[in-house]
Amino acid sequence: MSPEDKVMHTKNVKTLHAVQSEVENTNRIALSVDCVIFGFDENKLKVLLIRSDLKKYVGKWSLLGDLVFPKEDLDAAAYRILKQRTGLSDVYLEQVHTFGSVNRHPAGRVVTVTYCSLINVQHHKINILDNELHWHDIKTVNDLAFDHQQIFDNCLKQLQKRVQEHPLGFNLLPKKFSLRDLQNLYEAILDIKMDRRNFRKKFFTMDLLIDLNEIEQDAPHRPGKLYTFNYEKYEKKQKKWVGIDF
Amino acid sequence: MSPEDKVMHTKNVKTLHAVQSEVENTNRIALSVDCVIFGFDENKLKVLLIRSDLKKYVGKWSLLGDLVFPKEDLDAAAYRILKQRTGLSDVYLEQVHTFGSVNRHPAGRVVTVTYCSLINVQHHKINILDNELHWHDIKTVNDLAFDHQQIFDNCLKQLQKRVQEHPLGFNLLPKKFSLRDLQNLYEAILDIKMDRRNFRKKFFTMDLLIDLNEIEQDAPHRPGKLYTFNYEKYEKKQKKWVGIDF
DNA sequence: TCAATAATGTGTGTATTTTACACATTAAAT
DNA sequence: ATTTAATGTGTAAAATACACACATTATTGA
Repeated sequence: MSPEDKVMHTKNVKTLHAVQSEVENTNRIALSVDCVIFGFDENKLKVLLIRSDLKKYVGKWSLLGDLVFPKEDLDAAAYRILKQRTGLSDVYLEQVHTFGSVNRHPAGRVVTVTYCSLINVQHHKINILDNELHWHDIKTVNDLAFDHQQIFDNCLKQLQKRVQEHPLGFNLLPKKFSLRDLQNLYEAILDIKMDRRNFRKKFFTMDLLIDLNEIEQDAPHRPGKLYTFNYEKYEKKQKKWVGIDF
Repeated sequence: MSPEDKVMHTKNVKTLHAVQSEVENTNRIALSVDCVIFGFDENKLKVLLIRSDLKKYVGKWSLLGDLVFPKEDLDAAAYRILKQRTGLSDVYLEQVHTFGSVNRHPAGRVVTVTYCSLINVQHHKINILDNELHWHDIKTVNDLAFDHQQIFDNCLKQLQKRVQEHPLGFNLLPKKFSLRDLQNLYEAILDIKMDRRNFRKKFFTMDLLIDLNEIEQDAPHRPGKLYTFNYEKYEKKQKKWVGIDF
């Protein structure tokens, strides 16, 4: 990749150069944040990827990452990067794991803190021209740049676990959704098939969905009723103690 | 605290000086590891604490921490620190969370990666003279130095969650233990009382305990049977899918 | 030696949750 | 109007969680 080529990828060139000047010929440790941003569209779970700038990883996809500023809180850095890359604020964002192998970054020692985020693809249009930023079906994610495959796998696993214990999934759906939408989401995230009737019963007995007395529009067949998630009620509810199980 | 006093606490003085030379008058980010090392003794959950060296936190307790070397893997740093402080290797050690508030360390910008470890107090005697290193009952842990109270609370919460999903607890017990020992451990970690009979039934139906056909010695009353954990069988067992529950 | 004591060890019934599965209802398409 | 492909509702069996009672065993001390 020539220097001229690099200039076209403004954001990442800055990042890359910053890394190199930070790290090369020093014994210091640089700190970065990588964001694994999940979305849901066409009944498929997707993740935001961009082209890697580094020669070593030319042609490979990579996660959205950037260096943490010296006087910037870690969480703030994650939100800044998410905002810079997607224009989004006010979304669920959670730290997942920190990766610090000595040789994980070819430019030198860069320890990276991983954050995971779930956003609504419909509500937030992404500029797909920038560094070929795009929604990538998680089923076809493989051979990412750096150790990003490992980071991605780790985040997906964490998402699969957390989505069962917390109402994260609703961040991926429109405000009004049908039970079919909800089930499609869970089936996509967990990569399993569920019984429609038991799934429905499960969520009804949880008693956290508000029946909007509306129905889907433009459904090819019988439309389903629309619901919204009762965050207020959920917040009040102290989560019960689970049991020993392994 | 006078400089003379500091010299007595060899390990931590080095750490502190390292932090200050790393951080002061620069815009760089230093990286450290803090270890929350849990033990179990006298039917109480304990954690290893030392005296803080910093004037700002004089008299307060703090966790075991040290800077990560520039060419040292993050996990390796955690194991090194655990080894340095306790002489231990070959124990359960897990990354928990990374804390990176700008002002969390008075000497400058230090981002710290937290690791959690569970060790057997009986099997591994700790040198309690060093920096007043000691086992501290978790019930009386409060007002730690730095943001270590937050770190500790976070680790304890994580431990309470993970101990229910994985057989971590056995690392805190001797190889041979009675069901009463096991229940005492869970009650201490989770800070709850459990029904003795249902607890027993639970672990028997899990079918992961090996009956040693031995009994406790020197029990004040009727001695219980001794068991050991069947790690081999546990490893083979693929953990089942839990359900949506929040 | 023998009762009192304080644990361990075992069982049973009930309530709750999970799982499997069947049928009626509705709207769109032809 | 009939077909089609969804949604919406119910029910029974199985598995699990929960509350609780009683017999057994070793120690202690009168």
